Amino acid sequence: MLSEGRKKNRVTLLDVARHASVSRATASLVIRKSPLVSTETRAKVEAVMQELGYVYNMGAARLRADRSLTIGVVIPNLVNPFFTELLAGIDRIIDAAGMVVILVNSGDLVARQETLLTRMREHGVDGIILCPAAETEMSLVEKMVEWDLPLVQVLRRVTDDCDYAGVDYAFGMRQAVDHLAELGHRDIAFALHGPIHSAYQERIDGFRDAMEARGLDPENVIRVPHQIAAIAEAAGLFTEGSRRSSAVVCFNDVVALGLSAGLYDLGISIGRDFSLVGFDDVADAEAMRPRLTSVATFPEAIGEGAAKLLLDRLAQPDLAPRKLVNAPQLHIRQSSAIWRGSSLGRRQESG
Amino acid sequence: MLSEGRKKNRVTLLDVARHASVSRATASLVIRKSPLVSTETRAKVEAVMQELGYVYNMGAARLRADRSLTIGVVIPNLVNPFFTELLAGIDRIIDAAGMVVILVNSGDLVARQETLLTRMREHGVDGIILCPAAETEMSLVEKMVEWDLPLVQVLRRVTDDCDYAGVDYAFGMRQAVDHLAELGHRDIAFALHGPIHSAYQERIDGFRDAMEARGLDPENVIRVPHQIAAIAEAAGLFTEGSRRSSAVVCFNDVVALGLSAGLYDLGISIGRDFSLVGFDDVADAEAMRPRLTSVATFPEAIGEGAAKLLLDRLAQPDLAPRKLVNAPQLHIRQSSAIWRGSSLGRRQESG
DNA sequence: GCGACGATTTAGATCGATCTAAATCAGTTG
DNA sequence: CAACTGATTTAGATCGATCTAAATCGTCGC
Repeated sequence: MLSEGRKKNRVTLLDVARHASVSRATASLVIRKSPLVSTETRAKVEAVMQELGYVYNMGAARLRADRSLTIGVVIPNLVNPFFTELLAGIDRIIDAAGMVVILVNSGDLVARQETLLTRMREHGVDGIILCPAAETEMSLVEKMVEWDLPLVQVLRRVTDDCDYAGVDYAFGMRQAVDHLAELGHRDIAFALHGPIHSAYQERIDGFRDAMEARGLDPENVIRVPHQIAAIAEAAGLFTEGSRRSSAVVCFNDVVALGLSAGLYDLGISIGRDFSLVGFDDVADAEAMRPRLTSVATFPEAIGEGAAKLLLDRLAQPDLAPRKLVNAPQLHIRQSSAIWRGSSLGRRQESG
Repeated sequence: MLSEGRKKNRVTLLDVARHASVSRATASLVIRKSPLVSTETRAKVEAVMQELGYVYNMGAARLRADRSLTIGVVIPNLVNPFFTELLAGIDRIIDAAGMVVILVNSGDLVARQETLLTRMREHGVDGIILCPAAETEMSLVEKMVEWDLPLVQVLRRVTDDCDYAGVDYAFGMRQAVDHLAELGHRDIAFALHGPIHSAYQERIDGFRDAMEARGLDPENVIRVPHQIAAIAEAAGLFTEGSRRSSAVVCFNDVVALGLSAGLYDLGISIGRDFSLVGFDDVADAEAMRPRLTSVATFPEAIGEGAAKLLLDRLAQPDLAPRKLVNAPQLHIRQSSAIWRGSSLGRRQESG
C-alpha cells in the first residue's frame, strides 16, 4: 500500500526534465554539476527539482556508474572505546567526502568476517576499511585484491601488499618502559589480554626490546582475563608470589582500568606503592583517579588517516601500497611514581 | 584501469543463466530461493554460480525491487559508551535479518541531521532509526512520514505519531531517589548536563516527582559542564556553599565518573562521606572504585527493541505507532551508603 | 486422444540514472 | 554565404536484476 504509494509518486529525473523542457541527459548533467551546461539551464532545472521535490536515486546511479559513494568498515568490537574513537575519525573524513559508512562488527571471528565482507561486496561498497579479525589469513586480503576491492588495513595488518594505517607500538612501549625505568623501577611487568594479532605481537616485541635495552628482564609478561571484572581479580598476579613487580605496563587502558580496580581492592595505593601505565589514552584515562599515565595512540587520528588512504586509493587505484604509522606519545599523570623500595615486601635482587 | 577490469569481468546473472542453460528469470528465482523452481534446476544453477564466482548485485536488485536491505542509524554522539552499546544492539538484530546498517553521527545538530537524513533517503535505505538531535522539530518527523520512510525514534521522542523505543526514566529516577532516601539522605541533588531533549526532561521531571513524593526539595537540580574533565572541577558545587548535599543522583554515568573524580580530588570518600548514584550502568560502572551504584537502562536491549520495531514496521507499514518503554533497574553497589550525619559540615535542618 | 491442470520456465518490459556519440546552435571567418 | 568553430544539448543504449504475463511440459480424467 504505502510502498506502492512511494513508488507511484516518486519523481524521477525524467519528470524533472519534462517540466524544465530539457532532456534527461541535461538534467543529469545539472545534478552532477557538470560545467557543460549553461547557467540559465542549470538554474531552470534546479528550480524545477526544488519545486517537484526531486530526490536523487543513488541506487540507479550506482548501477550505471559502478560507484556507490559508500564504504564498508569492519571492526572487531563495538564497545571498546578505542574502536569507537577510531570510527569517529573515519566517519568525519568519509562524511566530508560526501560518502557514507556501512558499519559491521566481526566480533573478531574470521568466519563471520568473511561473510560480512561478501555482503559488503554485494552491496557494492567502493572500498573497505578493515581491522582484521585475529588469525585472519593473508589469503583473505589477497582475495580482495583479486576482487579489485580497494582495501585499507587499520590497526592490525596481515600483509604488506595493501595500505595500512596504524601505530608504532614499539615506540610506545619504549616510552612506557623508559619512563618507569627512569623512575627507578626494575621489576616491570607487561599485562596483556585478548586475541593474538599483529598489534598484540608488536606490543609484546616492543616491550621485550625496550626491557632488554635497559638490561631488565624481558620475559615478565603476564596474561590477564578478557572481562574487565575478571581483570580486577587477577591483580594479585603482579603483587604476590615469588615474582613481584613494582610497576606494570598495560596492553591497553581497559586492562589498566581493571588492574587499577583490583589493586584498589587489595589496598594498594597506585602512584605510591605501585605504578601503572596504560596504553591508548582513551578519554576515560584522564577521568580515573589517580589519573592514569598512558601512552596516547590517538585513535581518532588513525581513523582519519585510514579514511584518507582509502580516498586516495579510490582516486588512484594503481598507487603502490602505503603505510601510515603514527607515533604515540606518553602522557605522564599520577599513576606512575618514583620507586620507593620494597613497600610491597618485594624481594631485593643484586644488580 | 582497474575499475574497467572490475567491470569487464564481472559475472552477471545472465552469464550464470547461459552456463546453466536456463533463462535469466529462472536464475533470479534460484537466488531468491523461490519454491517455484525444481530441485534439479536449482542445484544446477547453484553449481554454476559457485563455479563462475557469481556475486549478487544488490544495487541492481534494489533499483528494480525498490528495497535495499539497508537501514540508516542516526545518533548524536559516537563516543558516549551508552550509544555504542545501543548501536551494538541494533546491529545484532539488523544483521540477523540479513540487512546492514548505515551509520551517521549528527553531533546533536539539527541542521546536520537534516542533511544526513536526506542523504540516507538518496541512498535508498528501507528505514531509519533516529535518536533525534536536541531541539528537533516535530515537523521533521512528519516530513519523513510524508516521505513514506519508516522511522523509529530511539531514546528521545519528538512525536507520538511514530514508533519509539526508550526508557522509563521516571521509574529509574524514583528508584534512585527512594534508595538514597531510605539510606537516610535528605539533601539529595540531581546533577545534569548536556543538551535539552525529551530524555533530559523526563529525567528532571522524574527526579522532581520522586523527591516531592518523599517530601524532599525537588528543586535541588544543578547543571554541570559537558566535558568530563570540567565536571570533576565542578564537584565543589555539591559540597560547598550554603546548599550542601550528602548525595547526588547523576544524569548519566559520565557525570558520575566525573564527579567521582572531583570528589576524590576534594578528599571526600565516596560511599562513606558522600553517596553517588549513576544512571545507565554502562560497562565501566562496575569497574569504578568504589563500585558505582547505578540505574541500569540496558542500552543494548533498547537497541534491539528499536531494530525489532523497525523490522515489524517494514513488514507491516500500516501498524499503529507503538512504544517500547523499558523498565530500568537500580544496581546497588558501593558508592551509595547510609547517611552518617554532617561529616561534611552539612547544616542541620528541622524536619 | 483431447482439453485441463499444476508445476516450471521464460521473453520482454522495467526500475532511474549515466554514458557515448552525434546533433544543434550561435558566432566567426575567408 | 558556406564552412568551421566551440559551446550546449540530446537520443538511445546501457547497467543487472526483478516482475508480469504468458508459454511450455508432463500427466490425468473422461
